[in-house]
Amino acid sequence: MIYVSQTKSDRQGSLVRHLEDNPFLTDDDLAQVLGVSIQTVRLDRAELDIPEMRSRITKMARESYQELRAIAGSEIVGELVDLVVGQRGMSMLEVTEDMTLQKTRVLNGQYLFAQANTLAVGLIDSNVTLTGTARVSYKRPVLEGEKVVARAIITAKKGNKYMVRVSSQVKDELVFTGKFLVFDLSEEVKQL
Amino acid sequence: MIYVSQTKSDRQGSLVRHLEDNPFLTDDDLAQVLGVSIQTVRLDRAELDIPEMRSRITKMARESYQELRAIAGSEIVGELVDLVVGQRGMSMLEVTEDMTLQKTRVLNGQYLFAQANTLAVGLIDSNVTLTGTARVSYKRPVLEGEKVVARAIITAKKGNKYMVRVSSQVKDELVFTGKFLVFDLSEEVKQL
DNA sequence: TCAGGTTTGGTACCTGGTACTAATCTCCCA
DNA sequence: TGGGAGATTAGTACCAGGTACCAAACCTGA
Repeated sequence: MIYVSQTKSDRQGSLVRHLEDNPFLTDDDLAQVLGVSIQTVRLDRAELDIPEMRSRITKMARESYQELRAIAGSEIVGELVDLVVGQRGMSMLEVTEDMTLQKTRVLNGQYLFAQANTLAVGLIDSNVTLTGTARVSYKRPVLEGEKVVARAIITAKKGNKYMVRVSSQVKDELVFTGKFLVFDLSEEVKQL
Repeated sequence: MIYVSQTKSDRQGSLVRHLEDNPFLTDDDLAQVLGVSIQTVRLDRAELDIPEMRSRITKMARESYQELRAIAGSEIVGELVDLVVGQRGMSMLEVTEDMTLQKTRVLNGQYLFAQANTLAVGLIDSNVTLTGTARVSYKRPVLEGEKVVARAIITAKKGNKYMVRVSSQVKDELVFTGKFLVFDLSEEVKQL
């Protein structure tokens, strides 16, 4: 045997790595980059319990279909359950696995910030609002499966500046508070 | 004709709505919910320029594959370009369209927060860190295409509490500053 | 040299389609 | 009353990217 070929486990390791940084590879693609036949790739996938490309992609799409809407791509984190524009609002966020830090199952703080920020901005009756400053405080870690209810009220208004207070709870426990200074930029931004 | 059937355009409208809230429907599924044959569904899709399910899903997956990594799903926002654990760090974030508010092309503030927060937490030499409080200030809106460089330094340490200062710039302009109080919870969380 | 794992080739079959042709249904209008 | 046009359905051939299975060929070490 010439040195061209690797051991089976080398190849399977390589296969996993290839799929990790590109889950869109078909068996045919993999067969070419690994220099083996399609059948071998299929056997390897079977041994490693790796599903076919379509399943991998469908799974990703299904997950992202919910989650992307939850934070990236969209501006909204949490589900609005009550909103009186210009006065108060309430939003609910259910903590799913993908929002947590992998090691600890603790909700990544960015989500609490984003939920509160979303709500604060949503309260303002304008189509262009930006956060100026924020003071936030994390009271206790939030765990997977918990439901975070954020409540916001406008506490002050000066010109186009609004002070919004947000407090987030899990059941009756306070987990997060924040003060947001939000600007209504409907006028300024028109000039951009 | 009996009233059971709708007009063609009614049906096509219905098809679009069904796909909007569930892009995973196959032609067969659609045929059943709409009460027509598969061929009709295919004709409708062709007229409406709607691609087949696999394309729709693959597109979603491809998009989310990048974006999910950018903020949700992962804990990391921005690309680390320099990091001395326990001292200072620097991270770069290039603003792409999906991070901006749709109406104004202005970067959603959550990303600046998340980038800074990520960096602040990454600075701590521990595998379980949580943000306690944060005071952030948005200095000017950041636009699509700009590159945000965040720099962080640890300014103080008391027991398991760290004060981290982050300032983010686009070129030489300050766009964001933040003070983060970060906790090292390697001990506490073990008990969960 | 030969048994055993590894690799490859080939076939039948599946889903979710494309692309195309042909038949049928339905309605309206002269 | 019959004809024509659009809408709908049926059916066929073909494709990608697989599953599931079987048989042959290939190494490789004892």
